[in-house]
Amino acid sequence: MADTSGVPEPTLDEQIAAYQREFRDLDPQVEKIVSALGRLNRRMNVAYGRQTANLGISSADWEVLKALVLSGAPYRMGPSDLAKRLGLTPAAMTHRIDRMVAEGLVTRERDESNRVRVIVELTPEGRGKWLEAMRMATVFEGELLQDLSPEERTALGEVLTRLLRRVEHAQPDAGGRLSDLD
Amino acid sequence: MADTSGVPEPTLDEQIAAYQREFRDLDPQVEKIVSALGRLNRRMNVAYGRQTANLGISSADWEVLKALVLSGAPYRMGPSDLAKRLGLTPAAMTHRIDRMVAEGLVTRERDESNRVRVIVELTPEGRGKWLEAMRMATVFEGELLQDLSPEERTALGEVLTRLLRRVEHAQPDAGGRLSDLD
DNA sequence: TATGTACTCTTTAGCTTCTAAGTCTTCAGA
DNA sequence: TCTGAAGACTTAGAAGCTAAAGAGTACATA
Repeated sequence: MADTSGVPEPTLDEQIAAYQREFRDLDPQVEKIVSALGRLNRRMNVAYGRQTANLGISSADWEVLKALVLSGAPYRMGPSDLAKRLGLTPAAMTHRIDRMVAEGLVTRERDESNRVRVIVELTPEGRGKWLEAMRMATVFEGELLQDLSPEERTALGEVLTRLLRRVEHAQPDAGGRLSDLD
Repeated sequence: MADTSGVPEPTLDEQIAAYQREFRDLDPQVEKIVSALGRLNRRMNVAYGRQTANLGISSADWEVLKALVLSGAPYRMGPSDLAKRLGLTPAAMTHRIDRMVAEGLVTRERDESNRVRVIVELTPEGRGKWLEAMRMATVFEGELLQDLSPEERTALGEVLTRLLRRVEHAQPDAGGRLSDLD
């Protein structure tokens, strides 16, 4: 285990001040938003990781469980669809499914109507783990947002989805400029 | 390279609707905020990763460059401080520095005043890469936020730092409940 | 001065997880 | 029936990590 003590991350404001010293053309307000977003997400992922670890599942497991649950009952997908969905090669997906079968989270069997295909199906235990993880996550999320008024929640949701739309319909090229893809 | 075509991620609203079907106790507004945060961050990280890849540096390199720049001139740190800062073991740090020395991004030399220690120092080339990456990142960030009014930017920055403060001073325990650490 | 101890970094061995490339099986169409 | 395409698995190997052992240096203390 890596030792994290002794050399603390600078606070958000310290970091922005340092950036301004090292890089002239910096809008501190933009940087504050972007850095806070990044940090907030990092902390939240640490929290989620701890919670799923307490359930004995890795974040790799979690991704697969999520994809299967989102596919809806009867919670079945083929390995290659899962691989595409998660951005893995089929080989990596094979290994990941091996592990999850051993852990009892999913089953793997041939599709009898087309024996080239394989069906990965969520077990009741896998679904239970997903439900438990969701339960813990929603408690955490509720407490995280508890100080926000209803108006603030509405406004925050609206602004974030606006930013998300913008980043989903555009990606930066080599020069760092947003360019429409469609 | 993994194939991502053909099995698209559900839209944010589709995903939340699916969550509600599978998990009763879900506040859709909370979930929308949290999911948008996660997606936004993921897309941004993809964008940053593309930009730094265009400069020929990995995200591992980027973390080290950032830590050294933030330490301020003369941009020097010891391997163990870097390791603690980045959450790596000293062994992993040794390997990472090996690579970066080979890439010309940093130098490594003994501290002559205390020959137990080693000094990792940013090269002008390493600093140039950091500056170039920052230039691209700020252009991207500016365009990302360009539709937000000054009031919206202020409000967003304020809300995000509030959430960040909350998550930094509390971490969930096994039950998913936020509990103060200090 | 000598020596034990602590500190810092590196080396070694091994693990995990990924990719690329090749193989096997099955199905569809000429 | 033959052939090609598609899906999943196997194998080989790369990358990056950890833990633990090792080597070199500094320092306190007898």
